[in-house]
Amino acid sequence: MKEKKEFRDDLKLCGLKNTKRRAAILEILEKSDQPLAAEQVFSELQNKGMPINLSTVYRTLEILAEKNLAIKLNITGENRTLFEYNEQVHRHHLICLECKKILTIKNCPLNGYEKSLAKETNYSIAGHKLDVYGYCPECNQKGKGQ
Amino acid sequence: MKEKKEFRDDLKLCGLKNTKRRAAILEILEKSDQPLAAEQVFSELQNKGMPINLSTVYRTLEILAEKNLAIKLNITGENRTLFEYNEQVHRHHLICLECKKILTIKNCPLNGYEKSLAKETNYSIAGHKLDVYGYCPECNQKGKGQ
DNA sequence: ATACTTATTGCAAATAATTTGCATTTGCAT
DNA sequence: ATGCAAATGCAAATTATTTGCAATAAGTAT
Repeated sequence: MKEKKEFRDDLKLCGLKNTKRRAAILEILEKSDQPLAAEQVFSELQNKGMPINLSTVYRTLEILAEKNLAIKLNITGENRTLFEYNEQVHRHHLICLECKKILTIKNCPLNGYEKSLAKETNYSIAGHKLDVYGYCPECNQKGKGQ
Repeated sequence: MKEKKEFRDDLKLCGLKNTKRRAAILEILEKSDQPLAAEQVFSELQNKGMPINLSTVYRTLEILAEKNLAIKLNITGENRTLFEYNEQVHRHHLICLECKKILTIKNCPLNGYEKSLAKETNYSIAGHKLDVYGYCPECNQKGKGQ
């Protein structure tokens, strides 16, 4: 968990003005264990009693992603764009096909692969995105998985 | 490239009626080297002089994906859902961040990883999705990459 | 071939997600 | 404090996708 002032600094460092809405959105993303859609961020703000417009949320999330403070995510089966806090650490997702819960995987099985792919395809590789799909233990127990 | 009759058979085997629109959509997906959005499939049909309604395209793509004749794709940066023909072979994508071209990668660097992840997380793993992002040789030359 | 049943399609309208223009407000450097 | 650019609110526009229902076409049995 980060301190509030850290969010301010993060914004400043990116050349963004520090506004209460932006800092609040960044904090919501950081505190969430799940990537969130604009609408979800919006209602969390409402719950906290912070008046904000949905367009502002969209615009803010977009700019946070642009500045690399957040990561934009499009997962199969979700028709909305999700955003997560950028921990600045390479990570992947394990998504439950039943309950849609997203688990973060911190170690990456692809070290070295990018280099060999670059050689093979002549592309310059910028990064990759790996999502694994399956059924979480809870949903498995309910007999819906498999 | 598949024969037209093969598309008919594929549909029948899935318990779907063989209609000219469905077979045409399946053929368009199969012929395309890129995953396509509903809108794109729609205009290809128009160009071919086949009258069709956009809702039909959406419905058809959805049902094709459900029957595993097509694969549904949500890639970062594309706000529309894309569909590609299901070659029934495991594959990944290499996406150019500049021109958005999608290259299919047929060998998978993740053999074995799913098993170890299953053990580690207690999930049952159904599959995974790996997208690699980078710049294609052409865009690199234009000096926009890197 | 004809008739029948049901899935498929068209159409128009609804919904959901996201974006935009513009007037107002706020952050921040001076 | 003052001023300017960036950020926000608001309403309206776009874009993507879905849905209800009537018309049509596919597959099956006759």
